[in-house]
Amino acid sequence: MTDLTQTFAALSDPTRLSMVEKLMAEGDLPAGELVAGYPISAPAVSRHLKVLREAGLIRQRAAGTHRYYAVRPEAMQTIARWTMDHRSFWEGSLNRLDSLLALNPETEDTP
Amino acid sequence: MTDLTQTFAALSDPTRLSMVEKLMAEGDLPAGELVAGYPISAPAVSRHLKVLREAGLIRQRAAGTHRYYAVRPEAMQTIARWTMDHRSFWEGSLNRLDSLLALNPETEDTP
DNA sequence: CAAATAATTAACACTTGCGTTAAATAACAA
DNA sequence: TTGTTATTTAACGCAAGTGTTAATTATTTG
Repeated sequence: MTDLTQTFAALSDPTRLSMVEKLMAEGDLPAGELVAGYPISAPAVSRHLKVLREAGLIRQRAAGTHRYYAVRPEAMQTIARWTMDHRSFWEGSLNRLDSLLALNPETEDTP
Repeated sequence: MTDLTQTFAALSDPTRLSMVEKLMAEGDLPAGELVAGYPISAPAVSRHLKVLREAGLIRQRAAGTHRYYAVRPEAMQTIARWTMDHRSFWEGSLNRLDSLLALNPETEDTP
């Protein structure tokens, strides 16, 4: 398993992908806060967090009995870099999405 | 399983990730050519291709007895879009990688 | 110290994923 | 038609992933 496949594997579970997005949107959160947000048990959440951590996607910070988790920007950059490494393949293939992505990510696709 | 998690799942296997990269680098290839490139059986390759196709990452074109496979640019754009959708989180966090990614993907990271 | 809270690890069941070999399909060539 | 090549599907075994409940570890509080 390469670094990148491990990253993709970590994001291939809907719960984990959602957790990563939530952590990116809301910043650091303790495990308990994540447990409250998903219809699965605390141990299940704990193991999802372990998978994400071992894949390098999140880091852990201890504060008392709490464990705060945060997404590691480097992991996201690794994915971004991979897509950009192959940009010459997919750019310009469909529409002007490539320029939107590179220059103006918050703009909606113009129909 | 959302579209995106299915995409990530398809790329979470080293053989499949390699196949996608090979197809992007070399263009369309028949199944047999891919079989020759990996130390696994033809049926195993065939099923990897099926996983990639069902995830929307590749498409199939028939020509005689051959089945040519090619990466679908839209799938790569989907991943690129996701990373860019969260770009505000990871950009500027480590170094100038973000600008490299956006503007000059073939430049090496300057040490 | 004892109890409560936060989180993880252990043990177990069930499903999914990935490999194999053998058989089936489809197109081409003799 | 018969055989050959390209590819997929079928059937099976085994490893890995994901959920649960119960138990464990660590920290704070009375």
